Amino acid sequence: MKPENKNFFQKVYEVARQIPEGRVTSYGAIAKYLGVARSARMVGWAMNGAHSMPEIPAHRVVNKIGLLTGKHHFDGTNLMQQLLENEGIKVVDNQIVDFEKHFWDPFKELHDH
DNA sequence: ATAGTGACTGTCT
DNA sequence: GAGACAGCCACTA
Repeated sequence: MKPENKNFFQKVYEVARQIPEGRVTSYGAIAKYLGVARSARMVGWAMNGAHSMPEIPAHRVVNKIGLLTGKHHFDGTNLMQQLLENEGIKVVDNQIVDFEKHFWDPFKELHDH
């Protein structure tokens, strides 16, 4: 494991941790923010490791169209949806309703500089 | 070392 | 507008 990969993980966690309650973002958005726009899959892979970290709301990270593609990685089949609904996000058929409305853009929010 | 797989996305048909 | 294809890169067998 290269040190850079570890740094990559750290960055992903750092961004994911800052997602406000009731907001969601996409793997691609995080990937782009980290400068690896074409490696959105790596973000999802990093999320897999985030399972050990309670501070990381992995359920707030979905694919670009607001589809809960990673719900199978949670304990329960509908745990991810439950968590989102608990934060006021409506989910129908594994898809977030009004996704754009709840979307949290790292560039817009963190864009500091 | 090769090949298959996947928490994705953009482009082409 | 939906489906197919291709990059992407780390992991596993």
